[in-house]
Amino acid sequence: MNKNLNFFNTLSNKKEKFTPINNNKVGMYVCGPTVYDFPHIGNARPLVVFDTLFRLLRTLYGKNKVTYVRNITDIDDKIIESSKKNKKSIKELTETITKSFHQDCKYLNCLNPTFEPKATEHIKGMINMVSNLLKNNHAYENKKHVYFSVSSFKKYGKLSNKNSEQLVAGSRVEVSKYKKDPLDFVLWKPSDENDPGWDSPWGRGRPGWHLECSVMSEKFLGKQFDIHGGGLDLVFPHHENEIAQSCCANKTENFANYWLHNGFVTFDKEKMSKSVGNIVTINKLSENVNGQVVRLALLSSHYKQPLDWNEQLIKDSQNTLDKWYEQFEKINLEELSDDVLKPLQEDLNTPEYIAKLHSLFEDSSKGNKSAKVKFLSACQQIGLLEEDKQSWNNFKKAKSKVDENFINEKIKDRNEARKKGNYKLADSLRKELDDNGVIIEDKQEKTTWKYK
RNA sequence: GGCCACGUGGCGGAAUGGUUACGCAGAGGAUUGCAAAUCCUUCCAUCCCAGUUCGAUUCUGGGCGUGGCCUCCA
Repeated sequence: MNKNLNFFNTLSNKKEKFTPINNNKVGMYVCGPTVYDFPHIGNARPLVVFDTLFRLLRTLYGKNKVTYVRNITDIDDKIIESSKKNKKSIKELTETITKSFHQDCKYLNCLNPTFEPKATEHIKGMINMVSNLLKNNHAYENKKHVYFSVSSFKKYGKLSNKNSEQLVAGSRVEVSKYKKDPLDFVLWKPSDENDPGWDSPWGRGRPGWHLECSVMSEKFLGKQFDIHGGGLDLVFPHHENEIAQSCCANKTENFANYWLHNGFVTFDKEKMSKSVGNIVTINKLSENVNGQVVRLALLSSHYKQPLDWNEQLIKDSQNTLDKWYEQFEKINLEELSDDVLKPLQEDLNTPEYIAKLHSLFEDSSKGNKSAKVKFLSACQQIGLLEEDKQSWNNFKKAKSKVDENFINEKIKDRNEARKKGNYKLADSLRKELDDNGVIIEDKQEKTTWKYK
């Protein structure tokens, strides 16, 4: 198996050959959720995309050679706001959302990351990093706030391809009276008495956003590592600030070598936003749509492209999987050929890979056992058809109003009517079943049925 | 205003300096009491204008259009 991999790197704005720091293992950090509200379909995309990348890296480098870190940010102003608004304690809120998030991950069939650190468990590390930045003259303290001094870091703006003048010209940067420069961002800020806070050399307070990722990536992956992923919207300022903090605190030239960013999900061609009310949460979706369907839908376009979430997409994905599940069998997986894996190795080209799955399905449905093994192994490579056929059907069954006895009765009645030539009655019985989400198929010797 | 991405058939969506995937939908056929499913066959596309080239959808320049970022956001 060749390990050739190419990624589009946001840092260079072009596709590059992937070379890990250590040639037989890989470290990857992906920005996880801030647990202030239920994760939605837009949050699901990076989960599935980077899970697919994680699976690919494990295939190429070996299961134990890939370290995947995905954080949970459980201290942030948004959490404090949400807690106040919903009159829930911080603890209750963050625990509820974290639990829901974990259910979502399972629903989407994402593997557990190697580490899933929480920000609140690394406050000490954050304080150390802030101290380091102060010591290195990359930060300054003012009235219990500590700010990062952007002008002290020459490479600032490299990732997002911005320069300081442009940013200031935008002039929508929040200007705090305690900042020396409008571009500076907060590393530590004081907390009100009733808000979460930790003792620090600068008084009781809490970390600024961005800091947790710098600290936790260092702890689990080192000062420099291979891949950093997240949504496109995190490029600026979040990832830009992470780079600045980490490089300055650690005195390193680089932070992550490859930056991968996924595109947005729109909803019926519209931007998702709370005010429009078109946010689909994953847990809401899970009531009606199988997680496999969501996963396939999310992988149906290239991760960097925008993806529109709509009924048609769900329907198409569902139909495809219905078809594919006809080939389902419990099998021993086999190693995939270079030819099959190639699309994934070219910047995780999942649409091309899925096209290949269609062709493998074709071979499988008219071929022998070995073609089937190949098809199923290829599906499972990207986390599809891992759920068995039974539970695939059970999901649909659970949504149906009618049970098997009812269905079998109707089929029996219908077949009797057919025998007598009473096709009008037979058709109305079929229609009745169809209205209840059951499709009938007359095969040579018997009538089979399935849930829609 | 600055920066970036994108514009492929009816829809979704890849790739490519020469023969343009794949899925859905459509058409025709086999099969069927009729359907469904399946199988076979089949139609349909590279935003516009220049340039480079023997040849561009692909490269370059310009135009038009769409979206994103510059502020919390996956």
